[in-house]
Amino acid sequence: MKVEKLSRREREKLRQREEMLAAAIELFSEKGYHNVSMHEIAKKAEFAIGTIYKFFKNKEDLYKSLIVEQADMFHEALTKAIEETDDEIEKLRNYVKTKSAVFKDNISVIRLYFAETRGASFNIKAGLDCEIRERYGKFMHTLALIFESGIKNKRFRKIGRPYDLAVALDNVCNGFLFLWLEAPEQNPYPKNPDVILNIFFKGLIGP
Amino acid sequence: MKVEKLSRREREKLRQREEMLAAAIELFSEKGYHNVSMHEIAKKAEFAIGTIYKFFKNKEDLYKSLIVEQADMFHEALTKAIEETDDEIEKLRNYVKTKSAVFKDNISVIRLYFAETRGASFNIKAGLDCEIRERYGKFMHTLALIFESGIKNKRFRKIGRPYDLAVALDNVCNGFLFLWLEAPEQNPYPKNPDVILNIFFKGLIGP
Amino acid sequence: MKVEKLSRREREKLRQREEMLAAAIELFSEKGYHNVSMHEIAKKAEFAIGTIYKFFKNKEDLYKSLIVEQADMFHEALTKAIEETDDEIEKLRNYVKTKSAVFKDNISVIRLYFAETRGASFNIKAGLDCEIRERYGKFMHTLALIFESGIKNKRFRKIGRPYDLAVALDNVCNGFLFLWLEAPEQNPYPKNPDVILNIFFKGLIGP
Amino acid sequence: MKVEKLSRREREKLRQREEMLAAAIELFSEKGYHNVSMHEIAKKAEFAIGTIYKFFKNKEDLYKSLIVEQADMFHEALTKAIEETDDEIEKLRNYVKTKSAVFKDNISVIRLYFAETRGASFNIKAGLDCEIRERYGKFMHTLALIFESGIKNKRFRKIGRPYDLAVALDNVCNGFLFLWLEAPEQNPYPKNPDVILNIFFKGLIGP
DNA sequence: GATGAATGAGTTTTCATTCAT
DNA sequence: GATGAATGAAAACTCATTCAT
Repeated sequence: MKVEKLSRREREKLRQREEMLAAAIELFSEKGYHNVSMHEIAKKAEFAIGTIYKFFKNKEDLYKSLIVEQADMFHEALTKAIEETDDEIEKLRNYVKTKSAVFKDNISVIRLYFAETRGASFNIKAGLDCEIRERYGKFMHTLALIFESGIKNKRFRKIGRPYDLAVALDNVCNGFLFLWLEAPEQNPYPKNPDVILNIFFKGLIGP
Repeated sequence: MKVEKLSRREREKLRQREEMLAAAIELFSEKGYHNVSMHEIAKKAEFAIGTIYKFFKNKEDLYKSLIVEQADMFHEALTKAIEETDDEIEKLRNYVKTKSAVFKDNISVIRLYFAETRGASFNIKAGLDCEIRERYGKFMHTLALIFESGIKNKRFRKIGRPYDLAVALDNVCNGFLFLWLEAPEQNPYPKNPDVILNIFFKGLIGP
Repeated sequence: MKVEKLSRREREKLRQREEMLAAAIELFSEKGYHNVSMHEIAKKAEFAIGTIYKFFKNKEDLYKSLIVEQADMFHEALTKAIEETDDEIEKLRNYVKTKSAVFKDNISVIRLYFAETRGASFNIKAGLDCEIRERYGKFMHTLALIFESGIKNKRFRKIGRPYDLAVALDNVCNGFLFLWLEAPEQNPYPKNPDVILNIFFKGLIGP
Repeated sequence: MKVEKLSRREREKLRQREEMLAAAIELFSEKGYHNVSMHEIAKKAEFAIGTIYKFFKNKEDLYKSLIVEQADMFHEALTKAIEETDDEIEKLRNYVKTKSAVFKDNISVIRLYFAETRGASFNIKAGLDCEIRERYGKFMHTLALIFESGIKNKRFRKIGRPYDLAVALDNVCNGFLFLWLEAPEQNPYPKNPDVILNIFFKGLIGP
């Protein structure tokens, strides 16, 4: 990213935009896209309704911006985590750690994100589902590269296609994280990423 | 289930109810809860709008009934599959096989189901999310029992808490099935359940 | 027009439609298309807003229906008046008489009609201006036929193209009628059509 | 009009005002009063929205100024044309000629003008309709004076009240001009004013 | 018991106008 | 004196739900 000097005006604009999105995230994740009115968002963000429409073309655009920007943020954080080391196992550890942290800190957006990826999209018209799934696919590919290189290095046994392994790991992570999310008291937050990784690393059956 | 003798009247009623739900499933999964009107459902099901309201208290109730009944149907099918044999490995194989079949045949409801379990629920007010997650939890427990007994039998190594293993398996399954769902041409439908199970059975690393 | 037997239902529907249009005419002609809200119309017509939308697709549609139906009504009345006799001069007398009567009884719609024919159309998008001008053109043709036949019969001198004469007569009529409309006390309602026709019949200059 | 020496400041102001009105005319006549926003006008005129409001109290005021000034311009041109000669017939010829030219060069404003005179006014609240009709009435009086003097001179036969004749002539003119305006290819632009005047001058029937 | 016409609360969105900079 | 960001009132339209027939 280019480091750009923003004018005071522009910085102010950006801050306002953030505030609007923050209010929207909270409301959408709490009540779902269709149960939140633009007036509600405006009120929560403490702006006039017209001001919201200066920043976002319409409700769909606001929602789409929100999801896409957040998804990019997540993937960026995860990509960075992976790149921090060259060791494949350590990469996976970092990935699980960072993913856990992101989930923990962004529970509300995560729900929206899953509604779009897995559930029936709120904004089919906006083509949001396609866009978000495409980004997901791209990230899965970078994750798959770790398995590929690990297999080449003989650090991993080849128990499946690298892309499949990436998908499997990602889903197991999600599963555990949701478990913790929904019942934090019964399912302790997985501080040690190996709790999750072990299921992959050691085979269930022998030796 | 008790086998009850239903009068012709009652059987007729039940059939009508099914027709309504069938129309609703198609519409909801295609357009999402909030983009389908009760009139649309009534028209598709070929009933008067008032008749729909004789069967369901309101739109939320209709949706909730739909989701819950379908979820029960799925869990029933899976439970039956598990009970078909005593061998733990075979049980897991049956589970994966049946789950794949259910996904394949019910893509549309599955999407709605995931929107409710994972995403931001369409019907938070109705408490649908709670109810459906509870049922999911119950089923995870019966799945966990397989791992528990397998570990006791020494057929499985104890690489995690049984419940965690159940969750992990379920999520890996979902991951693969969505993969296939979204890009059937690139990701062949996993006919052999071992493609999925191997990731569990053989550990990634050694021996 | 076919004489059709309408069911009680259908008659009731038609009556409601009339009531809605009547309320709309009054409001539109008093305040102009854009200064009347659908709620206002609904209230004046004593229907719920939703009911209005059952009868008319949208505001434009309501307005268009209104104008077109009224224009047809006018032209029908005028055509009938013309056809009542074979004598060309008498035909023109009937025309002027009927036109006066129609103006007198429908001042409000007439205003709307002229806004669409002459002024900047309220509903350009709806293509209303085109449609209404086309109908006007058609009627001018039937009016022109009177002059044509009169000229052939040697009852009229050929002082211009028949179509031009029709347009001229129509406009002189409008001029006089508006005069009366706007200041009834100064400009007596032209009971005798010859007041208007004389301007045509006797040339200004000579013989 | 008093000839006043305007300061550079004042002249500059006047020029800006003209630019704003010019932009507004184009937009209003193309889309109609209610389909043009103040922002649009500001943009087209290349001024800030606030600057527009320094010149005009509000949208209505801008529109009213526009229409009234244009109407004055028209009437001034016509009055001047009438005054160019003393001969009554020549006066009428000049009137028709000038009116044709004005129509041809100002089609867009003419439409707005007619919407206000004849149709349902865009700005009833502003009392625009009254004001404009009053000016129209005044001009009709000066036109009537020609007929009056012509009748006194025995150049014209008295086939009606002078005011009525003025109205009739004006309306026949309008009729022909609109004819040409709407279908220029079928109705040639009346270069020779006598095409229009003959309808008045020679009586239809007789002599 | 079934029907579907009627209802009106609630939603998105626009745009004239103001006023701090 | 000019600017244009911010405002919020008001409009068109939808749709879950009711209830008289």
